[in-house]
Amino acid sequence: MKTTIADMAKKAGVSTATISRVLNDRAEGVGAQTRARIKALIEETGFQACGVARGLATGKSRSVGLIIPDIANPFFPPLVRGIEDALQARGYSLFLCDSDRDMQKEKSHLRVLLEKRVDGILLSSTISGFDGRFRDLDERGVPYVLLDRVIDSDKAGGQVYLDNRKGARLAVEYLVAGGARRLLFINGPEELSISRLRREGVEEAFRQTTAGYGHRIDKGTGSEPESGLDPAGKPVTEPVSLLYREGDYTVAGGEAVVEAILGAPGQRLPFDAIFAGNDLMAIGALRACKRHRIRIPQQVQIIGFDDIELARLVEPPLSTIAQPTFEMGIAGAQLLLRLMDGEKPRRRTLVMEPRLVVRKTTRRR
Amino acid sequence: MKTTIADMAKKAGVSTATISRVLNDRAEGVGAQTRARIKALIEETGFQACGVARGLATGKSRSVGLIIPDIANPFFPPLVRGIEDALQARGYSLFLCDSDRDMQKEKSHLRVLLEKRVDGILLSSTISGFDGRFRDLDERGVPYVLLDRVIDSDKAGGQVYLDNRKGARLAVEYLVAGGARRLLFINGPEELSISRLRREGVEEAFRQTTAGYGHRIDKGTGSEPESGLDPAGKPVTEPVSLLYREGDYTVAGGEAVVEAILGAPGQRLPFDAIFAGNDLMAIGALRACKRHRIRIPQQVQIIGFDDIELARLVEPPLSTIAQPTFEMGIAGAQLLLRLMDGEKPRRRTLVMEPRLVVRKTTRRR
DNA sequence: CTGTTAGCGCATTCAG
DNA sequence: CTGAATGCGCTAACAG
Repeated sequence: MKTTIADMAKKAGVSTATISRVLNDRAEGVGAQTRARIKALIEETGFQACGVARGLATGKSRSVGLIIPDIANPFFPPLVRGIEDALQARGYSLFLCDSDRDMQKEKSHLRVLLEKRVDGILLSSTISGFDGRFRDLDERGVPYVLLDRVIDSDKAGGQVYLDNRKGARLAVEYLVAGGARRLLFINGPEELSISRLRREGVEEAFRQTTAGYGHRIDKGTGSEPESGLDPAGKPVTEPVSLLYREGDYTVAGGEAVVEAILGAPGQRLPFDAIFAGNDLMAIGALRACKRHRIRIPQQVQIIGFDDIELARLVEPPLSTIAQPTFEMGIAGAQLLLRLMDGEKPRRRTLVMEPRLVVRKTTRRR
Repeated sequence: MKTTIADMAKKAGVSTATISRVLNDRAEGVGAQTRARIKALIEETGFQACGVARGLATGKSRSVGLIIPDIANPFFPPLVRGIEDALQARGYSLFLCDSDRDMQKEKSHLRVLLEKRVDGILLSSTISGFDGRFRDLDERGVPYVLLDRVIDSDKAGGQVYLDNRKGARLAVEYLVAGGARRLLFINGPEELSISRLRREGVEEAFRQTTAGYGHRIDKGTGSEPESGLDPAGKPVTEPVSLLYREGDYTVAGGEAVVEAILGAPGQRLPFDAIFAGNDLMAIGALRACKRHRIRIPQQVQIIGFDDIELARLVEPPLSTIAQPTFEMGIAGAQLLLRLMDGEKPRRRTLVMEPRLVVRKTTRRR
């Protein structure tokens, strides 16, 4: 038999209201000694008030929902951990939902979470298309924060994401500075907004570095990259070339892209540097290169994206664009917490900074 | 304004009871046409009944709690994913809690979950010591399943775990068969029951293989391992030696153990094979070995445990004892589901089979 | 300072 | 087949 607040009241010879007051640490309305006495009683009986009943009465469930594509994707665990830590510090519990980037599943999860009356929602969607999911949240007044996803600012929700464009730019610039002339860019599926953003970053950097090369020629940069000899005899300082491919953000996907290129009949390596949309694909690319006995980074430089734990454990350790994943989790949760507190934060959009992590798959400037 | 079941009743010109009945698909008590009419209304308004109120009325929350040490540990994501999939198929939501193997945090999470009136609990504790946590659950009648943890059978909860002893035995046997004579066993902290079990497995295999060697000599096994020459001139077929160390189940921990050994002044390599209590430590050991220019697997063979995704991505790919992590998640969740359904399953203990995965850090038999 | 009471929104008898 | 009434356990006004 569950023991209720009424049982406790009887046992303590007070009313349920009093029990409730000390249970919730309400300052007003309870004498010091009665409070102490009741606290002791609660302590020794190990009594716990029913959260469901409280939820009904208060309209708050003290829990929030998180929807991510897949917890088994190594990008997410640190993010989730950050979220959980920040939430737990404030006494909130976390519902975890995997959507597999399937919009139906995402909607279904959203529905269940709403039904469970979560106090807020964290959504790492990356799926494009405004299908009213956010409008729905806005209407119902449920606070929400989007992770890694940009959305119209007229919406009430918060958002925290990385400056993806800048990250991509950082990568390409470093690669070119390291001598890369023929770049292979393995992007993720363009349906995802992060992929589009990264592509834009690549193109920006590409135009910029290309343009800058006239200057470099003038200065007569001595050392030329080994693979920089154009069959047509043109100098390597010619405009950088860009080869664009799409993968699916998996190791196998990255591997397949490179394999397809290297497997094709061709006189020489069509690229001397690879920038992959995430570390998983970069690692796949790395594997394919190694299988073809390509020396990394002498013949081909590689840079990934995310800086998952794996990145520094592969051989050679992968240079990459780091996302502060754990911190994004913390920041996202804290933003949601403020929204749930009813605050109207000035900045509901947090842009995190990417950071270039140089390891062994790139050459020094 | 939240719309309630009463609003719907008014709108449909029926009572709340009727709405409730069609909402819950109760067969009895609603005419076919009224049912259809109400269903249509619910559909077009997108009405959702409040789960909290339902929970209070029914005593079921349709959610379960999961407590694991750390979602950022690569062992757990597949497990969690399996759990989530199995649970979601039955309409349950999952609360995720990280305990950091801290018993206080674990208790606190347990408390919160109970307060939230979850219908069941999944606990991956691995912490030893009977401190009444389970007794508490038993008393309150909350179904629970322990993952990776053995417990007295008089308790009501279920349990699913790997045959850790067997896994360890598999590893040692394979190493010895591959020519290993001086084994370094890097175990996890002995406080954890899985560590103790694995140690027992190692010792069993050790005694067994050692005993078996007389036989092998007779058969005159030709090829001797390169590192098998004892300075004292004894044949390599002498009893296998065992060096025991403890790490903390992290890459850095495994690395430190090996580094400490290799860094010490010594005439020769004190081991020709390493069995690590998990893949993370094995990878650390691998790194240390490579740094010392030790050839893998020619000079030193290595086997890890778990078969996390990382294992096949390091260089060389790590041989390891695989746990069917995802399946364990599924199985654990399904067992819990049955318990929650009020069934009394015959077997409340599921023992999963370890599997040797041979990759490139071991020699062929 | 403390008790009484009326909901919170839904499920579930029990009548009709 | 359907509706009215009651209770789930707690909080929050409102009295006293």
